Amino acid sequence: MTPLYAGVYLLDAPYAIDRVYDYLIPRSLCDVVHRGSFVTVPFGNGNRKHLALVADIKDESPFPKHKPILAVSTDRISLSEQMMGLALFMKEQTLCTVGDAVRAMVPASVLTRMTEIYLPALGSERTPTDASHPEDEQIAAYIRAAGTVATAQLRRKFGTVTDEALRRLRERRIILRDAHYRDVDAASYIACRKLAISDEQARALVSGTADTPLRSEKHRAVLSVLLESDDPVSDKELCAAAHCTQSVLSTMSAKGYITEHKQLNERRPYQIEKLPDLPPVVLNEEQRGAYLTLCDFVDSSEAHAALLHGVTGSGKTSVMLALISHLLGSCKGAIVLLPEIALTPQSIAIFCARFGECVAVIHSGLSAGERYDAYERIRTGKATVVVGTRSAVFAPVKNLGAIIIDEEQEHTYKSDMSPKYRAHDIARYRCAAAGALMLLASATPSLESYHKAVEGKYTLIKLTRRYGRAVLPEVILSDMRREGQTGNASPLGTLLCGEIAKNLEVNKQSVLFLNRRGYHRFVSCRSCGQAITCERCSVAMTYHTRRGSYTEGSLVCHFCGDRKPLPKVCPTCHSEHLVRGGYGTQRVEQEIGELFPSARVLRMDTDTTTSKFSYDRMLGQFRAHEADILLGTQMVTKGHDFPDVTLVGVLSADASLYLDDYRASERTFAQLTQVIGRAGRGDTPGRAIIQTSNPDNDIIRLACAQDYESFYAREIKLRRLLVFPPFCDIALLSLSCEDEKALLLAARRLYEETNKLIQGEFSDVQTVIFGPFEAPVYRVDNKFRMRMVVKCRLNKRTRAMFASLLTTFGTGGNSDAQLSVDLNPSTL
DNA sequence: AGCACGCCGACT
DNA sequence: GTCGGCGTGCTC
Repeated sequence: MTPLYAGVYLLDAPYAIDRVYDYLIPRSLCDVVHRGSFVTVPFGNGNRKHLALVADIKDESPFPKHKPILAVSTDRISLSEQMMGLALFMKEQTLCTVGDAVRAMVPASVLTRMTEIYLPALGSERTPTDASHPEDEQIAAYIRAAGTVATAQLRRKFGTVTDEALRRLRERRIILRDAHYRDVDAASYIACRKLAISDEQARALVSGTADTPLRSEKHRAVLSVLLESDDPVSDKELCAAAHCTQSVLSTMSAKGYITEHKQLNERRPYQIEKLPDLPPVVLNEEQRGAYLTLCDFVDSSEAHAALLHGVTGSGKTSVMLALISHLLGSCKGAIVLLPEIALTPQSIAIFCARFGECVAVIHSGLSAGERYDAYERIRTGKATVVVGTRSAVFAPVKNLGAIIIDEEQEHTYKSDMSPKYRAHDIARYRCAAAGALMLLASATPSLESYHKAVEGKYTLIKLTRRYGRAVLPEVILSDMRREGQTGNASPLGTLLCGEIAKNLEVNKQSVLFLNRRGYHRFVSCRSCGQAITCERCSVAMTYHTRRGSYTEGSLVCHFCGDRKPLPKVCPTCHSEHLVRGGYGTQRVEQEIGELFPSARVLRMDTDTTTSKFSYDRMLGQFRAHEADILLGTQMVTKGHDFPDVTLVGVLSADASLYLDDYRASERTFAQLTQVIGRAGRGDTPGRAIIQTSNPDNDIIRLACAQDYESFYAREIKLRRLLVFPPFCDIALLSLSCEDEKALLLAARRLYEETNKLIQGEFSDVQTVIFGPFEAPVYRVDNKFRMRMVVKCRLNKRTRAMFASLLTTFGTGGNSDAQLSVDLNPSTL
């Protein structure tokens, strides 16, 4: 019998060596090793054990001397043919390693990393250790006593000298090195705290009336948070609410004020019972037309892609539910992707109520155990409807019929960690392989997707009517330039204040939206409302201060890196009224408190919703009308119907217009359209007040009119003119390094290397290169960062070019700067 | 990424 | 004379 060889990919290889290595398959393993198997192989000079994925089986290999495969992970899941293909597709598409791709596809508990261990060599007891290193004997004794010890534990015990000692002991064959599968901690406990003292005692301590007053303000804050809650509060939430760190909690535990409380994390936190005898989804004529078209696609069992474009409140979800019912009827499964912030108990309940046990929910908050449970339920066919965030696109649904991507323009569908994939591309691949339907849905599709629909690559299905009796809200533009002139510098304009007051009187709810997270320093003109943009990129420029001086700053384009001094007058209207900065949600919360002392306000932004629970809780509170005003960032624009909301206020429609991104208009349009759609979901018609210092702006006017087609026509023209996606692709090359000098050197080398490639081997590809320049946030996590932006058409050739750059920067470059390539990044 | 090989400076 | 610095190159 001819020997069999397996071509394998190492699962923990760096990009530079991520390719097929051939191994001999021992006769004993012939029957169990196949394409998609996970195996362990010896690799490199030290023959360290590595986990690897078998990519193909062959009866010959050009390589002269093969090492044998050590073992097959038979107890672990192997990759299906489709998933195997997907992993290789992802490597090519996103320039990740096969290992990165595989780890994105299967839960961590299925594929644990290997961990290094040491064990005593047989009969080594009498071998003398190196006398010049007395610690060696200690370490050897420790290992003998323990049997096997993880390297990490040895380092913890003996410190940094250990590595050297281990090397010497190994050379003398006193100890051996091996690798084991690390145990995955599938424990699903949440660390919580509760009061260790009585409520009365705690209250006394908080108010300062206790005999021994509590000096620390943070301690008092922690106590008052715990007093407000009947249940134990998770450490994470507690820290966020009391603005303290974990160490404060430890101190308080030690002092006996609070105690730890391990709370079992529910295995299926979103399990909701199926409602019996739920009537079938009722569709109006328009929805029914969409539904029938989609059913035809699904029944054909050929790959299709469609874009469901429906105005806000047109009932896209009903169409999806009907489609999934239809799929289940023909024994097919479906995946529904939702943006993270739309994945709430309410939205999950919609699916569970109808499909009950068939539903599996996947999101980033699952523990390792929960994730594994969900994966197994899907893999074995118990769950056929998967609802989840981005990573759910990999769910191993049996007999896949459709992948639905709701709110498809959301940038959370693009991963910003390796593998830097976009859910759409994965969905497209899987649907093509499975003969399934990819359905994108949105009221405000991304330009790229709508362009594909216009080109005929996707079937465009439109829903133009609001469902039921709901009508689009009345939209009123409030010109904020006047407010500024009359000396009213409040973020809440007169018009909006009046409406809020009216709404409070009749006991209706209001939603206020202000998209100000992080720092957004822009420069705009008070007179004409224009923000200063880069001449080459039509991207709003960002104001950067120099050496701590607020006035001595300059303007920087985050796309091309261009820099110019802050002009004295507005380049458009020559007014001298140039203003910087803005205000955030906190300031507005305070303002509302002063203006409407009796109003109950919920502030919802990344600062107040650190845990999934607090976010869900706030939404629940607002729905139950426990608050009058919901104030927040884009979280408030997503997903849920609040029937009692009759007023929507957008505090500054301009803020996102000034984002330093070429997609600023697209985002502004989408956000405004969505938030306006929040009003008047019930029977009472709604009103939306849009505050802007830019009332003539096309984007804002089109969003108010909910006129997507006109917006698209206007924006696509601009994109074509300035050559931005979808008329080109963008590669963002980022270098990061702790040593600033080395980084600058590496940046120069990257530039030279890139130029060398496009003049030599890749002279056929067309590119435009910007940079290198400093990243918008130059220093993060103690590392300096530089970037280069390359405009090009992505294809095999250009990908090969970036792959070559990644490989040369992974090895050859002795500089310790790290290169990462993000193809079509979601943000710049 | 690791790890070994290999060729030049300051030490027992 | 040797220990050890990190430049260069390979890993089936």
